[in-house]
Amino acid sequence: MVVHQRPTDVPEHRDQDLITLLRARGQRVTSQRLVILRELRRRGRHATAEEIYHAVRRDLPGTSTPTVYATLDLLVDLGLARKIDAGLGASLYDPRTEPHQHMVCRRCGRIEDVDGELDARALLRTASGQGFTADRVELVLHGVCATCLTT
Amino acid sequence: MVVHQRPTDVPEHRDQDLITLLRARGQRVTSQRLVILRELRRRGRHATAEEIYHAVRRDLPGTSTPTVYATLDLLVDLGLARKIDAGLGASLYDPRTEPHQHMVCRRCGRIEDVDGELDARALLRTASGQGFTADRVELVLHGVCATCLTT
DNA sequence: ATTGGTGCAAATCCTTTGCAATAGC
DNA sequence: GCTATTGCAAAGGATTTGCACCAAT
Repeated sequence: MVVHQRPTDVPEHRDQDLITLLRARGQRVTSQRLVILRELRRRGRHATAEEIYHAVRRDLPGTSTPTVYATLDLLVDLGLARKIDAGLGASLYDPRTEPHQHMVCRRCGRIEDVDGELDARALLRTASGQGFTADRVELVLHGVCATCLTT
Repeated sequence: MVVHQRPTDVPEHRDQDLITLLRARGQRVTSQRLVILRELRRRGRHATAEEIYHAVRRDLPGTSTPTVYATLDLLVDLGLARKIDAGLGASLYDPRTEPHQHMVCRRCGRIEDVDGELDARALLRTASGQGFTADRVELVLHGVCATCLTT
């Protein structure tokens, strides 16, 4: 059986956005950056820096933790990933940048996506539809305060 | 000038809820627990464990960090405080248990309350009324997932 | 008198830093 | 060749652990 690959199924074709963004900033396109982004996208969901680190070291053995952290933060900065603080020890890096939020199971620690806009009422309804019983909502706004805006 | 104190202005009178809750669980009423709760309430807003630690050590010199952490988590467990992960290094412990959320200034790190229910749209409006320009909303639901519920 | 709580020191976990070596441009 | 990136080792900050002692019940 022949599997027809669409262009985006070929990893190299998916890197264009990263390459373009880096070039636009005068930053370098390195194999670490490409491999880390590919790994994050291959997984398709939030992952810890450590998970990415171990996976990437199979493709690119010498890779270090500082590089993984720096690169993941760079991807966030470029808008290719989101950083999520789910209140567990480690931060999560998510290749899905569309509006969606997260629910954390207190018992098993599993973290699942909840799609939908930021209406918390609707979000709770969706979560419940996925069988998740939420009893706590943590909402944090990030931005710039009045004082800093005028300084 | 004579200042008339209402009963709740006398620290000892505010401890009743903690004492009652501890007794109901068969847990001990210790001076550390009382002093830590009083300090959190005296401040009236979210504080880090470290801030509480330093303040408490003035009243009760020998107090240790493990005790402060354990006690703050106990207060959360008893429903007398909330634990907030604002995505900065340290967790915050908040004596305000009513529904309210937080906004974090990316520049100065200041964390302010945003009162109101969990309708994110209304919350963003309130934040904007307080001069805060929010460009990122982080919402995490905590609870129990479908799998764990049936196990 | 019991044993839950505490203090101390040390460990752990996640993340960042300093600096020399390397690899993109 | 220039200098941004990298790897290594080590530091850093927040929180937790192990264990002997103390103090609330």
